[in-house]
Amino acid sequence: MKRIAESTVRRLSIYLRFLEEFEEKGLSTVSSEELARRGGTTSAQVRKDLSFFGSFGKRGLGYSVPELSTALREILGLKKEWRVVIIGAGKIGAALAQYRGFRQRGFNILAVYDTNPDKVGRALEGIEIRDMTRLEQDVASEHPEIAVIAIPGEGAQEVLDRIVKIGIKAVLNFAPIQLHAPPDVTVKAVNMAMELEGLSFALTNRE
Amino acid sequence: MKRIAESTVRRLSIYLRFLEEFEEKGLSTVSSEELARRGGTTSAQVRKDLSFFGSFGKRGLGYSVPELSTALREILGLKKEWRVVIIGAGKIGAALAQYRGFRQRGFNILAVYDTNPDKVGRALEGIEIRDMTRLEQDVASEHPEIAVIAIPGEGAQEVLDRIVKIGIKAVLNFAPIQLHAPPDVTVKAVNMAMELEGLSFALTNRE
DNA sequence: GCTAGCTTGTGAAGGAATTCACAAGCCCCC
DNA sequence: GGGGGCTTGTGAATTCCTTCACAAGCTAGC
Repeated sequence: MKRIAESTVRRLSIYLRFLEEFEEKGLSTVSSEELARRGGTTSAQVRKDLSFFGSFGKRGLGYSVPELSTALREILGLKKEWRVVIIGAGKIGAALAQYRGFRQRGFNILAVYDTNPDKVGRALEGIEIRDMTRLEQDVASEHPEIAVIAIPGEGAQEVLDRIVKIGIKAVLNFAPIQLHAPPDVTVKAVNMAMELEGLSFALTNRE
Repeated sequence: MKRIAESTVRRLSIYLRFLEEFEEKGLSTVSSEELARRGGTTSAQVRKDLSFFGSFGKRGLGYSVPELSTALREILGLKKEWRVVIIGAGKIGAALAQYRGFRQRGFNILAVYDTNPDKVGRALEGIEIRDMTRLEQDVASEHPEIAVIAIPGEGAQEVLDRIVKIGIKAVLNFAPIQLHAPPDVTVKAVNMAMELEGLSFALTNRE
């Protein structure tokens, strides 16, 4: 398959969100123009994005809302349930464990891991906090596909190395540092410090 | 000034982080090659990024660590202290209020706003939770430059409209929806659902 | 069944960002 | 003080992404 740009995947995600909204409202069709307006892009961009994966619309009419959202869920791999482990039961880890958006979209949080003995054994919204030393054996038996790193920067690379070693291929990183992983492991970073600095730059460099 | 790509600004942020690390270690110079290796890019990219803003290095030698980090802080607008308000004292808002990275980098959180009367009047790590109705008058007297939206998707556009109306020009959005703002307002989104879907896509579409 | 009016899908054009490649310049050592 | 070895800064080339523009195709109405 042709390489798909990350920006395209992001937009597919956005389109899917609107389609779900439309589904709830019971709308049956939608045009690329309408999706573009909501998503803050152009209709040509919407059509081009979709064209990488096939041809989903009807000329003169637009896209069937249920068909397109099914197709997008398929493309994005949201038909299956993904198993997720969260590393770190601090503020961010806890907020994530409680975030309902995960379950809703098919991301099933198996457990949260931490090294702090005071936290181990407790639960966050019904999700068990386990001792970090158990990570390897648990992964071997439960086979999570995705790990979320929610610990301070210092230990993060080390934890990533462990995660890579036990065969997890997808990582969402909240630690405010740049992580290095082999090319077959996908790492996405969420870094608010960086986003804030982007805002700072924008405020500073207005023409 | 020539328009600077968002990707360039992101990388500058990353370079700055490494420079600060080097400063602590007392290293005096660094090459574009070294910065590139750590930041996961190429040395040509590093030099090109910097070249938009001036010429900071010495041929044959590299960049002076303190000089370059001062220059980057200047470019990113981190010399001044930015005033920030957080909207929403839920899980994410609370985690943000307690996040030390903010203060460290010169982002001063003035207050957290919420509509829930049980929360109003309390404090999060010394930061006051105020009633949402006070937003307009407080902004008029305290002049925050940046707002962080940390509420569920439903009310977010409405809150953004209020924020825009009272003259704030930079917004960091954690609500999982696409917000629309006038072009003179910079909105950055942090959307973990989208990042997770990116991982799902990557896992699903390996060659 | 035919026409008018839309909207898709897609090559081609255009624009942006990244990488290449090398002259220019600096430092150190002899 | 001159040469060797590095490393920067930057036009040119390339690659990647977005926008344009239009033929193809569908629907609805007469």
